[in-house]
Amino acid sequence: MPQKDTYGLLDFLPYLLNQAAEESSLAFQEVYKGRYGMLRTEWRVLFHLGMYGQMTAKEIGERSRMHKTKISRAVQRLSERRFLTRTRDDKDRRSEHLDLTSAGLAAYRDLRKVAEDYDAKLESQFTRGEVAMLRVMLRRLAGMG
Amino acid sequence: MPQKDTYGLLDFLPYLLNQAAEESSLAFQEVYKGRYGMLRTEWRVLFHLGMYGQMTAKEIGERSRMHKTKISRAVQRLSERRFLTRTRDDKDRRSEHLDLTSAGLAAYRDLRKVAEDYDAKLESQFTRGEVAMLRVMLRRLAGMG
DNA sequence: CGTTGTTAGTTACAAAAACAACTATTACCT
DNA sequence: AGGTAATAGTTGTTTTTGTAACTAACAACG
Repeated sequence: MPQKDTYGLLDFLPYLLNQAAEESSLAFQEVYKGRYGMLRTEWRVLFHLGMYGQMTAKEIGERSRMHKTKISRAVQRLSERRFLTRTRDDKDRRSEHLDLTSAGLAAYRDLRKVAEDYDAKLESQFTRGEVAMLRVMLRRLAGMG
Repeated sequence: MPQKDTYGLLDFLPYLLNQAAEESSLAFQEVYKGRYGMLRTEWRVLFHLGMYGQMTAKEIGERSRMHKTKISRAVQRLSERRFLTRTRDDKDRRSEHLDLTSAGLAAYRDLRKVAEDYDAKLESQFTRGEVAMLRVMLRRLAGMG
């Protein structure tokens, strides 16, 4: 007969992290999905290109820790929808350079603005110091410390 | 030409939360997957039953915020593998009561132990106070505040 | 009763993710 | 050079998830 124990799922950090991640991703997901029909992988690729400028799929993979097949398919869809262009590297013809089109850049700017506002809203529940500490802890947990 | 901006994905809380959640879930996932061939949904159902004793699928759904189809399938698989038994409620024959078998209970105890140790390891990177604050913040962000 | 609305749980189908195998190109090594 | 290994990216196949529609049982109201 299992007895009601004190240590619950609700104390388990991976669980808490997942719940918080899911909940906080939801509202924003509506935006990039609703406005641009994007998936999360696509939004991430877009963001990386908007942030860092021209990149290859490999570089995106290194920074984002997304699997290369995910990236490949995201790039495909973004390119079909004219959010980015792909140009082969002449020195190494295996890889290609990805650049946002003006439509891609516009989408990036729009979504980024929404992201910043959304983040501000999340942060508003806490003090500046708490948020700073949260970020540090999350980075550490994510292995990006 | 997109310029390198200061506010990056790495500051975006939903992103950070996702990364931290993914990273921190990974090692533990190996365990329930490797030892018992379970999926995360199955592990969660198992945990709920281990924690609270007999429950219906609906009750699990209320506590876990998992969609009922996920629970339905998790219950099916756990039952096939003899980790739990299902018995119809005689007063309301739509619902059924789920109970861990001894194998289920053993798996729960084993995994729970691993979970606690794992959690302790994660926590060891921080001070007690930091961890306490992290939990509070995550609960709030998860809407479980 | 009996018709209409709810609820617990399942099933079927579509979307997305995971994993493995593949192509094309470049690097290395003798 | 010539063969083997490594790398960038793609494609195919299988799992898992999400969504919607479904069945069976109950509730409530006339």
